[in-house]
Amino acid sequence: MTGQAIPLDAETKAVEMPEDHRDELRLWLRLLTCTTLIEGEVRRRLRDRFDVTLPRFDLMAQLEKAPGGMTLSDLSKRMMVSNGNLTGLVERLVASGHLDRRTSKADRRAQVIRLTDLGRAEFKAMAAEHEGWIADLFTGLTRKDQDDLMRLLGKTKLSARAAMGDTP
Amino acid sequence: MTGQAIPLDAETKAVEMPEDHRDELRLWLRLLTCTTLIEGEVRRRLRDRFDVTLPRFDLMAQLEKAPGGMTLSDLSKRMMVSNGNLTGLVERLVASGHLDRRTSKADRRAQVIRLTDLGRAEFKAMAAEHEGWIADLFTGLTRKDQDDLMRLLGKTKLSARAAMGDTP
DNA sequence: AAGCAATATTTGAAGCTTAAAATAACTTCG
DNA sequence: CGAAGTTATTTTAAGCTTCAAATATTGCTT
Repeated sequence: MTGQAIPLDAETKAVEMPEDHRDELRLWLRLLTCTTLIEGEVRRRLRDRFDVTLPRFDLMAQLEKAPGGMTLSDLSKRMMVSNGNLTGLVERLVASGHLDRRTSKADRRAQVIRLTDLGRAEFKAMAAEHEGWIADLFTGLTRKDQDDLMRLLGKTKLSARAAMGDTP
Repeated sequence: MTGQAIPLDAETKAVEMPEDHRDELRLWLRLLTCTTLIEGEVRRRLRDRFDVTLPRFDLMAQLEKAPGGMTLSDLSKRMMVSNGNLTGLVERLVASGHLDRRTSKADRRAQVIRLTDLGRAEFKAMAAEHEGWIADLFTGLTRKDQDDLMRLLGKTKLSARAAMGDTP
């Protein structure tokens, strides 16, 4: 029922037949659908409720966890987006008064980014509601479901990283 | 250990304390990280190996499953992207000879999009490799892990749709 | 200390993405 | 039939995103 190969001819055909990976593909597509679905809803609510984009919210979320500020490179790694992307994102949030950018004293190449008081205040208000939205969206899962899913996603992350050659 | 509420004072504090939803938030962030990680790797490989973007690949994948073609609205719903987005995406793939676009005879508002022979041939070559990449990325999961994950993601999808008011 | 490799960031070009407004064609209901 | 509402698509403006090339600064090696 779940793509179990019928053992007919297994020995004669096994070598020449390309392996069937449709199950993994379906799993990946479902993972992607799930994420896209939730992400879209969060994006919509952030805009309707606070007139803010998801990337800006994510950026502020990172900074809120780092009171001492972060460099663009730090942010880039954490958020898994390109450096060039962050340059523009930070630029707009500095312009709107949510972020503060200054050159690091220790390393004049680096820019240290911090939340301003305004940025922190607005983020906290948004984050509180946001947390509620997420809880709502996952209401259909039992506590055990959530734990299982958490564990399996952790395993998936490790698997993916291993397959992409993570060690360097 | 996993955010189990300590039952101290549960009865007196339960009402006035705002609920704690950090576990759901962590689950969501992990889901997002997982997807972003894999998506980025797939995007990179598609570009390095075939010089194609992920959105183009996704679009062709939808069309490959619909030999009779699909309208922009169909595609828009399936791919969960805006109509305007598809207009441009299709435009570029028509220009490169991968897609064919024609006005529907039944409904002159609708555009029917199909893969050309070139498009189908190129997609098949890409899809074969792509399937292998996905399988690699999920190698660290046992068959049972995969089944469990599939089931839990299905449940998550339903939960999310329910929370966003799916019925209309 | 001079040169060279590595690191941090910015810039530029192209493409992706969305929301909202505009256009066009169909359907319905009186 | 014809007005009014609905559906399919395109257009527009703004922002996001990436990669690759350019710039600036640091650290290392001789």
